[in-house]
Amino acid sequence: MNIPEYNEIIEPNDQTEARREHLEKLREIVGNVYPNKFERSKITGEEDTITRIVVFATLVKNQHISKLTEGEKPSDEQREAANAELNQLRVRTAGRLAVPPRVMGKAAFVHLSDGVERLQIYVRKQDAKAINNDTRKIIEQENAAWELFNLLDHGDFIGVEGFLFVTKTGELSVHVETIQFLSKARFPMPDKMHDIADAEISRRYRYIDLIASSLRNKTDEELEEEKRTGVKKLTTREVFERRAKLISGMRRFLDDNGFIEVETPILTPKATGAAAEPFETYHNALDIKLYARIAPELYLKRLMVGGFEKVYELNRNFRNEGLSHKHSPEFTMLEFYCAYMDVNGMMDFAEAMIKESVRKATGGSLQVKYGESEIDFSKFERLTMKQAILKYSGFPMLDEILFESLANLRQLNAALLLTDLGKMEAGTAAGFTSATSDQELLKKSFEQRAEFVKENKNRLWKIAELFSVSEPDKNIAEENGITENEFEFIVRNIISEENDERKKAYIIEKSFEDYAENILGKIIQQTGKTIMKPTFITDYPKSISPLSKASPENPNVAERFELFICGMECANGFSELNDPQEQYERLIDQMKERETGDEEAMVLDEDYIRALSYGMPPAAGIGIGIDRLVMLLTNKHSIRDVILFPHMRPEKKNSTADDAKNAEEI
RNA sequence: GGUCCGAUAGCUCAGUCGGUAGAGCAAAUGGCUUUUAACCAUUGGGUCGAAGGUUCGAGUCCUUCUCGGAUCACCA
Repeated sequence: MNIPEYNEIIEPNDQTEARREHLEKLREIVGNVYPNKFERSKITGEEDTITRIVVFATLVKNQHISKLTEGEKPSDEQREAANAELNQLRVRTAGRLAVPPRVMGKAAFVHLSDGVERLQIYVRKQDAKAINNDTRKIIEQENAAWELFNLLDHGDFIGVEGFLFVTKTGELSVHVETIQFLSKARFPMPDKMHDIADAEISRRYRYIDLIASSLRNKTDEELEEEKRTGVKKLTTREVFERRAKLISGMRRFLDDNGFIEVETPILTPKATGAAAEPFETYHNALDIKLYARIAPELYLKRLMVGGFEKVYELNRNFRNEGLSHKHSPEFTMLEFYCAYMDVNGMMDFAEAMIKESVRKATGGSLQVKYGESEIDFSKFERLTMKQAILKYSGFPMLDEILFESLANLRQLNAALLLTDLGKMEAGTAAGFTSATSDQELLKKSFEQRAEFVKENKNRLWKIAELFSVSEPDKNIAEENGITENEFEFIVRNIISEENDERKKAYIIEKSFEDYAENILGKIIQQTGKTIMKPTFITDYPKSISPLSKASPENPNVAERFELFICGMECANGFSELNDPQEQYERLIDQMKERETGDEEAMVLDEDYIRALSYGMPPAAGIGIGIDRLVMLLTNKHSIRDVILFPHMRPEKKNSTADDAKNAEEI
């Protein structure tokens, strides 16, 4: 194994060397340069963090110094009055040097930060004493504190004791009497005026990002921008604080409503409860293959069988699939179940919960800026899938095709294949959902297809029939006016082995009805991209909702909803299927789909069927994508910006020509 | 996986037509006892992501690779 030397990790340069030398000199002055503790005072009632002192003392200061305009200094009288009171307040507090020390001959200023607030300290050569970390006593040697102070670097941790005062410019400060060295920053701090610009550094080394975001000053331009737009740009730290507030808000809401928090297995013998590729692992002692869970759903419903009427789990799920700005291989979901409730009750409940926890996260507001748009969490729309497509896709003809009859669905299917042919010839390999994010293009593409279907109704009907058998006949195709080109395209793209197995499976093995429903699912996903305001989409096709109950009104429709916000799918819920016999059959259907190529169809879990057979009350359940909700609340457009340590490809430094060659050969 | 964009000092960035590697901050040294992105003076700091190629000469042009971002496809 190649174990790097310390010097390889910290990479010596003029800056790290200077800091190392400072550390050695500090050791001579204070002894132990990494002391074990520092006790803070409690004038604020609790441990005096910098934030608490700032909040507490600012109130005192403001009693004497009325709000100053920018650049304005307090009068001598105001200052004397404030200091008369503040000087009585002795504090002991600690923090990181938020700026390089500003030394002016025989006195100096520096700001300390506790990661949230910053507090200025004033060190005067003749007043300050240093603490020896070994004896914990004041060092008698003359100017020890001043020497210590001059060995401090931007980013070091120190503890200070002294009294509060207001400077000539009106800033609250600590007049330092004793100073104690606590810890060294051996790396230079990031630019004090800029965030880490390189997204790779900020995500791979989140601690640097957090330091940079908590230590830096805002530039004048940024302050102006915030004033102008009224939107505060969150620091990295604030993003994750908001995330924590959202989660605790949700927890509290559920706890207050009688839910019990549970923990179910993360390593599971079967990866099921959702349609996704799992991560595989292996348990040596048990000698079994295990999968990281893709959803906790089936375990939570076993608990409903066991008698828990309201359960929730704040769970991390793992899906071995592609990464994108809204997909992470591990992501956090809040999943909960409520007995005797149906999908409508669940929508009401989830809406109330989301509103409440959004308020908690934002500090009261239900309106948040997201990019160019504003999300209003005070109004949740509810639309059936059909209504949503009508309203948001803007393709009235599509509606005609989709909803007139099954026959039309077949035609749509065939039409889609043929219009893809056009794309194929134009040089772009594209499938049905190849539509771009460009709404005009998307619309045009749908309209062209719809037009095409209308004009070629009879012919398409025949095409649909023709290709519903496993071995389409070229001659029959020709008789029906299908050109050789078209025939070959469809065979090549739909039937032939080397191409998309799933399409083949849909066409050959499944009924057109199911295929159409799958298309519907895809269309709603596409349509969802254009849905901005919080919207529950209901009435999903049953065939793509294997764990959900059918609607009492329509056996083909599932009592299921998905919540779309700003084009993102944020929640998925339904009336839980509790008939073990039907559940068994639905999962068997899914297994068949797996065999015919759909790798992400659901896996049958026999024990779950057994559990259901003991009886589960009628219930509704929901899974809420926490990461995505946090994205919306923090105006972040990548899921990796709301995950503290997102997964990254390992770094490969100093790759050589050989590496390049090897990579080429692979 | 496809397409496009990016990688230059510790940090943020500039680098024109292919012709000596730059600025601000940070660092070092000196000055300054209430500063506010402190200031003044001086100094040091570079594998220009990696490898190869074209050229008298490459940060700049070409090829390949690495990492990251955006976007599309797949998926929640």
